Amino acid sequence: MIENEDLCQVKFVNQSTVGRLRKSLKDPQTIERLAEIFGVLADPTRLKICIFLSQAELCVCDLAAMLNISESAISHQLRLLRSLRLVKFRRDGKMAFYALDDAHVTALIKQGMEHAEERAK
Amino acid sequence: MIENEDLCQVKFVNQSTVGRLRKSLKDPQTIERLAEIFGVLADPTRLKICIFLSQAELCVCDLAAMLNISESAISHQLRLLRSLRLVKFRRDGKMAFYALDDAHVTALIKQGMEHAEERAK
DNA sequence: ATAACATATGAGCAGATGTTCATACGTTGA
DNA sequence: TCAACGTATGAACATCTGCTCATATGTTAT
Repeated sequence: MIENEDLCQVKFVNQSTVGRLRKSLKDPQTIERLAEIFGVLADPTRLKICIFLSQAELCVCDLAAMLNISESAISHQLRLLRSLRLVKFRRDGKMAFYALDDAHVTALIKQGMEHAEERAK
Repeated sequence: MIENEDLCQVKFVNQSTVGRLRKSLKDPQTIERLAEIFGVLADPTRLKICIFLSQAELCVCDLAAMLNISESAISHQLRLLRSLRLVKFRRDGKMAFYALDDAHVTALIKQGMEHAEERAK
């Protein structure tokens, strides 16, 4: 018996299953990045921003108006999205236009929507 | 000009686009639920729990051992997953066996993994 | 130049979140 | 009946998070 200290004494789930699953888990960095992406979409404000930016290129003040939130708050969120390279942006004079730059995010939102819509809760 | 107070004066994005996007946004409850699911997967511990439970039925102590975390912490997280009806569980004597009970979550993890794995960052 | 404007950013704050610790509950075997 | 065990849960705590407010930066028009 190896590495068995923490496993409960009565074992129904066979040990090989536990060992197999343990090994199949991706490395910590990948898990971290995965959690990170989900974290981006876990905030309603940021989620809405991503939804909008997946459909059109928009400026900060448009987003602020659409979400009924301060431009500062939007700018902070966009800064986060920029740091994760999830959006691309383009300056045109005073304005800054943002758009989503990660197809996976769009796919995640679409996928998640199926879950969200089928729940009356 | 209707509902134009907050939109910036210089408009390049035409107003109809903003209006159209605004209307296309799902209702607040759906957005909330969507953000909620992503929130579940936004924590590394909970994410790993979901990954494991999508592959096998496991008890609390197995999860605790696999994730190298206290059984209490696992139990708290499982409580959350239960409240969101994302897991089903079955008692057998002293043990409690959990398994994932939402196919969408599995799909989300799979989808997200594609994003996470293609980033060296 | 300077005023108005769109955006960016740092500090600070309130609320949310995840873990630990102590303890309780229900089951099993002696 | 009682001790050991697996699990559950409430409270407390430290950390994280998202917003606001004040202020800064860069651009445009006068």
